[in-house]
Amino acid sequence: MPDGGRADLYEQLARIGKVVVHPKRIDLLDLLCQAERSVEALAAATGLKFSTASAHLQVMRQARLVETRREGTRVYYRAAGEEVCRFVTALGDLGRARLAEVDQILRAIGAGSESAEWVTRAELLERARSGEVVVLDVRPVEEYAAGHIPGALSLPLEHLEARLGELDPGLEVVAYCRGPLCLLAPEAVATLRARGLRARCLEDGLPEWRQAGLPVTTGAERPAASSSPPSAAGRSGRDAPATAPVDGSEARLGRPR
Amino acid sequence: MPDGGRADLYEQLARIGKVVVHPKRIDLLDLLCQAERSVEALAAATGLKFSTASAHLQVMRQARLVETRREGTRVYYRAAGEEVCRFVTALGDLGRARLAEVDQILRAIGAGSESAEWVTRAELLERARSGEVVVLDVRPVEEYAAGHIPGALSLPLEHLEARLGELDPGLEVVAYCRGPLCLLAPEAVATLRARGLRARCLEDGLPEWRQAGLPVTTGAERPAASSSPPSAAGRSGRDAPATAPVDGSEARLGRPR
DNA sequence: CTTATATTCCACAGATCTATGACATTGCCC
DNA sequence: GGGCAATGTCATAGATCTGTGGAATATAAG
Repeated sequence: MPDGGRADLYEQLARIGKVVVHPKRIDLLDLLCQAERSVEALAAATGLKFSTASAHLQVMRQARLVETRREGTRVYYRAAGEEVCRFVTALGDLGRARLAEVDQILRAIGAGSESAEWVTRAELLERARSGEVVVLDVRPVEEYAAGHIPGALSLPLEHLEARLGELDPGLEVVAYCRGPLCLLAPEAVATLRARGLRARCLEDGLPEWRQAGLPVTTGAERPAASSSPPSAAGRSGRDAPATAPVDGSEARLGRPR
Repeated sequence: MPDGGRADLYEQLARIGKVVVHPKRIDLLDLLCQAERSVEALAAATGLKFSTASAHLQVMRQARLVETRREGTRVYYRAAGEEVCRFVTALGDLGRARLAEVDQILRAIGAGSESAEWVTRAELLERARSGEVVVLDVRPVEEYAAGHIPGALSLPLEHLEARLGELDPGLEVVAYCRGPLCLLAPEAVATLRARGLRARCLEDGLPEWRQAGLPVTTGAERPAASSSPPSAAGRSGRDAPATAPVDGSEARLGRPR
């Protein structure tokens, strides 16, 4: 029963805190910042049982951090707005900045804050404009479909080895994934390098790209082509703030971060 | 025992989540984003008993969100870095965006997202440059001392009525406080208006100002003068990122938000 | 060394949160 | 309407968190 005092304000905010006090809920939220998913898919992705996953999702729904959409017998959950993703990003940033353990874990898998492996967004835009690089989205196809960097090729990590031949060995690859805590892109880069290709990771992932105000394309996957920079063919989706799809050559910095 | 897997990452982040699951801890963190304080002061400000406050602070310390400094027999807590404040800001933003209750509470006290009462940072810089406005910091003096907008006058809300005479009735007042969830500035504006003065609130508070990359002055309070825009006299403090103190006329937008 | 002050540590009872399997719902299909 | 499949709800046992008063520490001043 809020009476309008300051204490009630913090009590409300604690509803949000309740969501991120449980590791699996952070995991779920992180996934939902990439793309909407059914309960089934979420349970599978996080290794939870159905009823447990559902319970967690209820907690998240009560905090209004997620919303649902029903399709037949299936319920799709999604992040309830850009602020949610921003919050998750802030949580991750804080973790990397303050918790040495986080950096350790990342470093242990080769995703640490090493060296010149990282490409900034500005640099990517620069080099994509001149067609020097191939941008590779190594996330699962659903996430690519829900939103990707204009002109990026979808090549999920799990298929990377099998489809290596589709890449032009002459071009440098810039891979990206879910964000700084995601291991997909670093792994992809390691794989590519082991094959003698030039490859680097994009700093951050798609959520940060979107949060920086840069254009995002939604729509179906197109198979990776071998050489010429593909022309973007997606449609602007619900989340994309009225930006026409542009490929690397047209991309521009929106509000710089 | 982290083994380096993805689950461990989220487990680490949940340490941070643990901090913001309790309303009082959010309250404490919010206070610490304004200025460092002793346990005693924090307990008093939040209405907690000593041992309880201390316990909460330990939780926050274990999550590395706060750090301490000892001075004699007293221990001062402070936010462990700018990322912490950014996270708290993100939490507040998320609350306002997603939880209708938060907006309701704010509105109930007149701090709602009403109308033209709000001045943007850009507008303030504009108008301060031409000397049209007085910038008023209505937070407690310790918080002013820990960091304030260059050229701002310190006039804590509790003393506002008593010191009304110190304000030049000819100038518009722009009051600011801790942030969007803080009620000090709106109350101050209400009081000033009731006295026939022109007054508005600055959007957001000092943490957001700092996060926007704008200059912050630290140092002792100088009493509110009556007319002429005072020349800033503070020292850049630990938190101020190497910005020379500037008053309104020199202030510039750093990185726009 | 003794006293006083500000914190931290500890143990415990009461409250809250979690995971899970059984059971109830909801919408689709025949 | 009956049968399925995907979710949501519930009750429960076990684990974790909270508030608190009192003991234990640490620092400063006598």
